[in-house]
Amino acid sequence: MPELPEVEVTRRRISKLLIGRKISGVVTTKPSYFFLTSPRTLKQRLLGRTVRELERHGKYILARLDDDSTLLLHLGMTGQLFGEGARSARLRSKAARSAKSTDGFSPDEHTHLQLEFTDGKPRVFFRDVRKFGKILLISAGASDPRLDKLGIDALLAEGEHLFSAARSRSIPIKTLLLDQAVIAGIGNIYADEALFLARVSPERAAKRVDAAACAALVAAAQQVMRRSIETGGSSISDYVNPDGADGGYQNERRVYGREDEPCPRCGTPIRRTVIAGRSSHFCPSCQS
DNA sequence: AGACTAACCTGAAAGC
DNA sequence: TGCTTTCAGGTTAGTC
Repeated sequence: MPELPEVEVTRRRISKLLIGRKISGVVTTKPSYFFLTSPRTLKQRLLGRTVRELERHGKYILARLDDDSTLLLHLGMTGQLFGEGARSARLRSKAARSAKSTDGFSPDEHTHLQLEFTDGKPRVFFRDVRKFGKILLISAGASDPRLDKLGIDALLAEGEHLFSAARSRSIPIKTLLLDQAVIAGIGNIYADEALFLARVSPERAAKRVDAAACAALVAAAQQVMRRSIETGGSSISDYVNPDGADGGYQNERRVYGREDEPCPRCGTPIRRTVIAGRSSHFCPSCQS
């Protein structure tokens, strides 16, 4: 469920557990569409490698390796990247929970990647129940269309990036906010929150959003995402920080998931509708 | 080109 | 209680 803030929090926390350590073992689940690079190839090419740097573009994490290849990770909807020793009820495997175990996490059938290191623990785990996440190893000098088509990272964006894409487009402005080729990193929660703060209806046609409103939207998105990073990311259903602590931003949501609750600004009940196949929440009174 | 829909998966929660 | 339906923070391939 990670959007940009959750991915950034993950990147920061996992950096310390990854950078500079030499990989001595790779354990995976069986091949599936989760693995854009096959488990067999991953094992071959990750063994002996060291992560030099961890970067992020939009919702992708990019691990730069010492042979100039890049391990691309996407958390999808339920992906969790964390180090051995993380403690969280949500992280515990079914087996551990049913045994009323108070121990930390142990790898289960959803733990698709386990990295072991020459210096011993902690191992690093990539777990993803729904398998919407992705792992891809990009060779040195190679490119990947997934990355190539990404727009500017949401934290670096300016109103103009949105406005130039919005011109003459009749699609709802929310659809454009979610388009990773325009601005990368905004997901369903923060799109709704940004639209609320900027007082723009998610249903308004993009071409009816002027330059000032586009600037307000981008600024609002950055405001809520920065705040979310500070508080450790949202954790509405099962997002878990790599160190096991749950994020706190879900308590600051103004409209997302608050259908029928009073608008924090004017008291009108928040309405829920579906835009581009995603549930959308907004105040019908103060957003237009 | 633009814009919907369906699909990829699993599990929690709500509905009956 | 237990079975069925709905919903979920994402992305992409296919179709009109």
